[in-house]
Amino acid sequence: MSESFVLIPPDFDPAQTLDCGQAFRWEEDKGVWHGVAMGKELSLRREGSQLRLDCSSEDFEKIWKDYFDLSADYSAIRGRIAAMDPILREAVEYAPGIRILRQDPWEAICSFIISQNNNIPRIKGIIKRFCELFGEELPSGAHCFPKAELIAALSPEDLGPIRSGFRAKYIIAAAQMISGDEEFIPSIFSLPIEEARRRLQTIKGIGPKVADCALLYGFHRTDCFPVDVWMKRAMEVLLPGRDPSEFGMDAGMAQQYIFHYSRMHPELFPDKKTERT
DNA sequence: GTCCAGGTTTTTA
DNA sequence: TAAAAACATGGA
Repeated sequence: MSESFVLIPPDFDPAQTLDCGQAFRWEEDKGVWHGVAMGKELSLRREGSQLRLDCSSEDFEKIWKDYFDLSADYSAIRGRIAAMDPILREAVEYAPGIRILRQDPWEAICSFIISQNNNIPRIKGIIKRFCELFGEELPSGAHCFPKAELIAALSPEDLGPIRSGFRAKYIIAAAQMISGDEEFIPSIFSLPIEEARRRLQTIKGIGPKVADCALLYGFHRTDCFPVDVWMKRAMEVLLPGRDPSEFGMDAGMAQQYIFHYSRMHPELFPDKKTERT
């Protein structure tokens, strides 16, 4: 029933973009990527040099073009980043199909609250249970990300089944802030970056790192450069002496290429405590 | 049993 | 003010 929309994107690889740690609800099955975002469901797959999106042209224009940031010139972005440092060139060439998604702000805030002191497989599991329990069900049986208004009315015990641990109260605090003040999200979009950061951090459970992730993935503030344990190691080993502020408006993009490159090359970080043989 | 995971808050010195 | 410890959970 839904049309199939084909586009030819030289700069969009679903595997690289959807599994590079910026979004947690996309899954691959026999080469087909499937997920729910912005209240809509989508499948996408490679067909030769093309990419097929299973959606109406209307939804493509209204939702997915924006979600996948398809109006931006990633060739130019990659060029600028590659010119900054040889290792950045390598990271960019390693996964040139990465794009920074424009995710729903509440979903990004909530997802990265869940990410704290946690690992990616478990983050995905918690978010999956969260959506199945509290998200609106679509005709296919898939679930939307839960509405903030609904979550704001819950207690931490209500979130027990999603096994989010001590993060439950933070999820609810964020939901209450967002649903209780309709100017909160718009203000984050419009405030200068330092103030936006501070405002996000007034929510209990959001510190500097979660705030930067929310700003980058949920508000497309590409001058944000979230630093987690991976990025800390990566900066020390791959870019010693460099400061993220040197990367300017491309910092967030650079961060994503470095993060993915580092995660795919753990052997570069022998000090890593998890390297147990 | 111990350590760690895309950190933050609370407690302690 | 700065450094530990605590926080839930589950896989290695």
